[in-house]
Amino acid sequence: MTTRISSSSSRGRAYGGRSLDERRSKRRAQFVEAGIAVFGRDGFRAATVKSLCREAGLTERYFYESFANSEALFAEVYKTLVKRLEDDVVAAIDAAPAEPEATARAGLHVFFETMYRQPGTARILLIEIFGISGDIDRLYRETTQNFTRMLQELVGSIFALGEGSGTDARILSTGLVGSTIHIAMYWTLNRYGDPLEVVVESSLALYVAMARQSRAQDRA
Amino acid sequence: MTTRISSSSSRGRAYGGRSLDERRSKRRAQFVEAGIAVFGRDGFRAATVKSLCREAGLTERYFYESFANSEALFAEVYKTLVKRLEDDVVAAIDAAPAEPEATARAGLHVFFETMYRQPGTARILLIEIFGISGDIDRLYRETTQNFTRMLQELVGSIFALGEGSGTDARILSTGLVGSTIHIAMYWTLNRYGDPLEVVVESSLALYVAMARQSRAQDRA
DNA sequence: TACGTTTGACAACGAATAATGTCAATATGG
DNA sequence: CCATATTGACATTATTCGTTGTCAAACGTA
Repeated sequence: MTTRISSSSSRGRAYGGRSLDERRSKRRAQFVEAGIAVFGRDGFRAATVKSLCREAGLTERYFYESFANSEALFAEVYKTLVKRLEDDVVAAIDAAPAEPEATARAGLHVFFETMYRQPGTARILLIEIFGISGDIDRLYRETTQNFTRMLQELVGSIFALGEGSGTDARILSTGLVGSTIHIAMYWTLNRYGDPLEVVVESSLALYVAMARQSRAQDRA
Repeated sequence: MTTRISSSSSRGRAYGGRSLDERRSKRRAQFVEAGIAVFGRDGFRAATVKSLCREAGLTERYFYESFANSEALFAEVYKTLVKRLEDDVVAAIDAAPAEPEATARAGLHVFFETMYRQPGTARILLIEIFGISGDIDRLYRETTQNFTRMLQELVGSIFALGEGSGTDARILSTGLVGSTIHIAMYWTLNRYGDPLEVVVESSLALYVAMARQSRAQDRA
């Protein structure tokens, strides 16, 4: 232990024109981008701290400066990608005609387009997320719940899901979100062997069918 | 190398009243059961060869007698559980009234009941399966495809999915299967916080809605 | 009974990797 | 210019685990 405590002084001083906090958060961001690249390419299992550092162009010391372990970085990567996707989907929805089917189509289009254009993102969001740890499982569950809630609010009229015949609205929504996720997963694992538009329309058809079913029940 | 080749002789002789093949396949089966227990309890990542041997009551030598590595055992475990589930589902369907909705309900009931009564099985089939390796990903994709095909045949009339509006029947089926899988996953991760019957009915509602939608399209 | 087979307990070797530590080179502010 | 904060390359330590090998005891068969 040679560290000395200098009460006033130059600890945490500027470097390269940036404050300590700025440098730290820049390095942290570098690791998040490296994580997106490495986890998306090699998967979580095959990723090592060294490979993440190599990709980030930084050394282990700085990795542990920002993250307790690679699982913590993965959680951050996941949250970052979800946030970006969410922003894109919301933007597309806002730009679409204010009509339920068009809204849903616009959101689904951006979702599937992202999965297609960024296979690494697809791999992280759809596949790698599972089975890492209990904490990560919880993160997935919470994220999916948020997405389900968001869909319910945004395309509210489609989701006027009747409570008839012993069903539960939240479970129905979960099923619809699940159908979309699963179609995307299947599409990804099949190396995008179907045209984007067909995938979007097929996924959308499930929402539309459920909406009609609900309206039919309301009438009865 | 002290192994000598005795051409006629007692190599591969009986032991404990069982032939070599019988003993081998019994040991193999022990490892599969151990894998179900360990992978279901600890997950694939946390499972070691030693822990699998301890659970099986056998030593490493016999592990490598039957499997190249723990991934190979996992594949076998997965196939075994899928087969059992498939048999149970088919049996329930055969016993149900020969009417599409009742058939689908019976199948879904057995599916969700299995997930509820065997959380380890649920964990392996719904969560651990992802992100282990490219080979395992392929196994999942093929299994899901088979299940989709089976559902299409068994409840054929429900799946009279119209090809209208730019959709694809296989993708629609994938979406329906995905909704069920995802509801089960959600239910499992939420520690089975909803009543079984509500889960079954909600999952079923999506199939029913899609069927009505298809019939409506046929009429048009 | 005598021989080789089979079994199980456990040692041992090597590889990989997480996490921490060392040290010299460099940059900064006074 | 000097003291010190900062950085980066690399070493080190400790642990874990996969895989193969050793050996004695138990067993079956001729």
